[in-house]
Amino acid sequence: MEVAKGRSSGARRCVHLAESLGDACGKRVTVKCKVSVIRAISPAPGVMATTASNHYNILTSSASIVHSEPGSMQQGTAYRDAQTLLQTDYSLQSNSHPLSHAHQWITALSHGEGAPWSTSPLGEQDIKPAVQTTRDEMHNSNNLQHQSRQPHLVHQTHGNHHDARAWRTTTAAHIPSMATSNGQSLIYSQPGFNVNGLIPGSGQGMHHHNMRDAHEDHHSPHLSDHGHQPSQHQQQHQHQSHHDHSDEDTPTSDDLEQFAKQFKQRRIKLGFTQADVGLALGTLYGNVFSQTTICRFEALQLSFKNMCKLKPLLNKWLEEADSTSGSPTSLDKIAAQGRKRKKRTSIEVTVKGALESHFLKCPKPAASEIVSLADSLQLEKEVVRVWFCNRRQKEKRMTPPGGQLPGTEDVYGDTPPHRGVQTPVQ
DNA sequence: ATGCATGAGGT
DNA sequence: CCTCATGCATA
Repeated sequence: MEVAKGRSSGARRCVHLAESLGDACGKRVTVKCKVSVIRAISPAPGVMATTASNHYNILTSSASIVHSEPGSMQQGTAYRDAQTLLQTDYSLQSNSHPLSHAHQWITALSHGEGAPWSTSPLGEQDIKPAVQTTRDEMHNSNNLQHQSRQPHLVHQTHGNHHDARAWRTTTAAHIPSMATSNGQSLIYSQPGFNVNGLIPGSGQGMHHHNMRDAHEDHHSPHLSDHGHQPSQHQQQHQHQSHHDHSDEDTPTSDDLEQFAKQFKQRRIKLGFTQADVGLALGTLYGNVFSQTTICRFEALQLSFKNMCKLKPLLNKWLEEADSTSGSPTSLDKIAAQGRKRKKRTSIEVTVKGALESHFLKCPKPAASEIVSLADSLQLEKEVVRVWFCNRRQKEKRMTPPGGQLPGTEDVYGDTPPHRGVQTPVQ
């Protein structure tokens, strides 16, 4: 295990936040915070770092042994059906989740060029059951649908002084022993980071035009059917400390954070690995998840919406798990299916640095731009494209990768190998 | 724990 | 081509 402590790459976030408004990319605004992006760019040496650039047919060692499907078969069909059930299931549990675009924890700056948050250009998305149900009867009861933005917490268009509670600061505050056992995520309650906490509809309601100051446009694209949601209790973290992580009620970011920690603790105590849990979810509820997902859940590295969706499932597992504590949960192994997957390209650090710097300038480069970039870096276009996609996704996760504000911190010389989270698990 | 990848839905 | 949810493979 490595040690990872503070995250320290917050600066770049700001930079890109600053540009978000004009993120049309097409007409690049060149403006980049006051933070000089010095030394971010490392002239790409032009080395083809990819391990195996373009052979999609390379079967990875482990995967191939089982059985490799030449076609497009992707998952064991067995659990598909079950998944459907699951979907239904969780729908009932977590209905109504208010802030969906809430994963805007990033919004940090409260000053600077006046571009507060990074209203990510994208906006909408429904809760699409991630399952590729073979059967299409998953009544998409988008329960976790979008926020219907609360009238009260929308403002913050300017002088926000309520920043006192960055979305995890609070929690961290009252947790005495968080440093040792698993005090991973909460450590970065950097002062002045993330001012607005998680304002649900904050910068995120806009899909087309993203002006951070605009107080959200009002209109839920297609699922504004919050008619069954009488009064949204203030799930907006005030100082109410009645967090009931019991799976009902819309979770708040605090709830999620706490649940995640608690979950992890219990899980470890019960002696399960993240992989076990993922598998158990499959056998128990029909929806299998990988170790990766469980891990990300615990580390809050999923989007807010995603967290909300998984929480009830994990919560149930938890209950089941410790009620059954002692007897070996029947953890069937679902044969891993083989699927041709492109060998993971490993991008060299220098190249990565170049990509990063480009990302700062334009997080969403046009196709043509990608091509030329790919060309100069000697990477496949697809690789570059995917890199940007992933990078953007990363910006949206709950766990804020950085903490400080621009101006005084390192301007991201090159992000250290650690992100700030690390846990002694397993 | 994470980096790169895949695919379903949307535009 | 994008966003998002996910996960194989890997560091």
